[in-house]
Amino acid sequence: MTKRETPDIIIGRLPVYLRALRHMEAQGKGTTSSQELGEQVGISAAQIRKDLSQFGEFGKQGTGYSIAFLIGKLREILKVDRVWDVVVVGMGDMGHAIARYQGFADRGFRISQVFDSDPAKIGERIGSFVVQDTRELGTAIRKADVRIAMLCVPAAAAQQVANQLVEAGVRAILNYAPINLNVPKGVWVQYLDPTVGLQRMTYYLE
Amino acid sequence: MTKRETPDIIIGRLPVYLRALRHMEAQGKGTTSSQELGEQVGISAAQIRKDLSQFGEFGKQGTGYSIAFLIGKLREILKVDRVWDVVVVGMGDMGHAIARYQGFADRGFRISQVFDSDPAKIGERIGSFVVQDTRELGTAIRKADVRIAMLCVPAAAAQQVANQLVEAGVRAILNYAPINLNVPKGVWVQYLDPTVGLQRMTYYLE
DNA sequence: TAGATTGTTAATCGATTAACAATC
DNA sequence: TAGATTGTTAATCGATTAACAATC
Repeated sequence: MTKRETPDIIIGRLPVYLRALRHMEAQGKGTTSSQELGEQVGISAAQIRKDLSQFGEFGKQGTGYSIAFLIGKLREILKVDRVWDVVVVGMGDMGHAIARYQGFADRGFRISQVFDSDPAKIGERIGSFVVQDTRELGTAIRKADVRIAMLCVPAAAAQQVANQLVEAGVRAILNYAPINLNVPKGVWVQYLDPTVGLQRMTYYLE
Repeated sequence: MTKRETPDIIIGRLPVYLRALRHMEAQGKGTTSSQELGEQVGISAAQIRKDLSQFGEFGKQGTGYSIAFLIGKLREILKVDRVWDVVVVGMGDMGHAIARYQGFADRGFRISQVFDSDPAKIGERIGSFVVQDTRELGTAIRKADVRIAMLCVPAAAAQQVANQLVEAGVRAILNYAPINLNVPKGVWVQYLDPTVGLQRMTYYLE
């Protein structure tokens, strides 16, 4: 009798619930219902209740969910009730934009170091960071014990840099390069190729 | 007896197949198999064959698929055998990076106009574009008959700009703002919130 | 109390996989 | 021909929905 594992597909929805709940909280709301949250995120009320019930009983019959309480629970479940250090590799336009992005801070992440392999960029200041040489990646990541990286290098370099990251102990990669990465078991990758996003919509356009 | 509609989940995988196939083509390969493609993208061979069989018989027993031929078919299916004009709204760091990104050209998209509401930015050159006033959005989009937009404005402005876009005839929105958009039926949205990507992985980290 | 909404069960629906005849 | 690989069917597996007793 093994403990039933929570499906990836449920985990994938939780950050979206969390984002919507924090939005409600910022608007001064105190409670919500599976119905209301579902409308907000485009998911059925039944499914939201089912998803949450995987982790405990967070609501009250008749009144719904305390937003603050549910936010706390989701942050715990997703392990973003702490701050994760993240490194960014590749200081082209995209890496540059990410290094200066202010949206990670209150959602569980903090960029701690940024890297590039271009001698012209190494040593340069970007946001509050000094660009380090990609060759120092392994040492720097091991020393700081970082588990998460954002990959913003050109497609041609992405797999090789990913290998270095994994070798250095990184276990989660947010990949902006338009290419599939092959990584060993125990390493997670999320893809953010804008063209894939666009191509998922054109099928439905006339 | 209605024609069975192709599930969204299959459509969602096709751009990933297409990207992998073009990568193989760039490496000079002429044919591939469902087995090989599956390993490349992390999907079972059976599923790839099943997905493709929705649209026709593209392979040959014994030899597999012609890469060039399959690329052509997928481009047709996804309607990226043409070039779609895309507008970008919001010329912060992210919009800026996108406006200068060279990766759309050969994958079916062309940025045609960029917008911002900041008087300091309007009229400025970014990449090969002159930043236009967001107030002109509706007129400009209608005139150019654009169907696709990338949304790079702050979260607080995103819903309102999305409304303007839809009103002007946009039917597909690639949303970089960390917020859920409510859009009418017949309008598609894809989300690219990096924090959601990160939060989908932390659950699995110790 | 009456009304609202949860958590959960059972039923339904849909997606994935395994297997193999067909055939290049 | 022998080997490889497709397209497809049937079986399995998993996810979603509907419905409702429990209860705030």
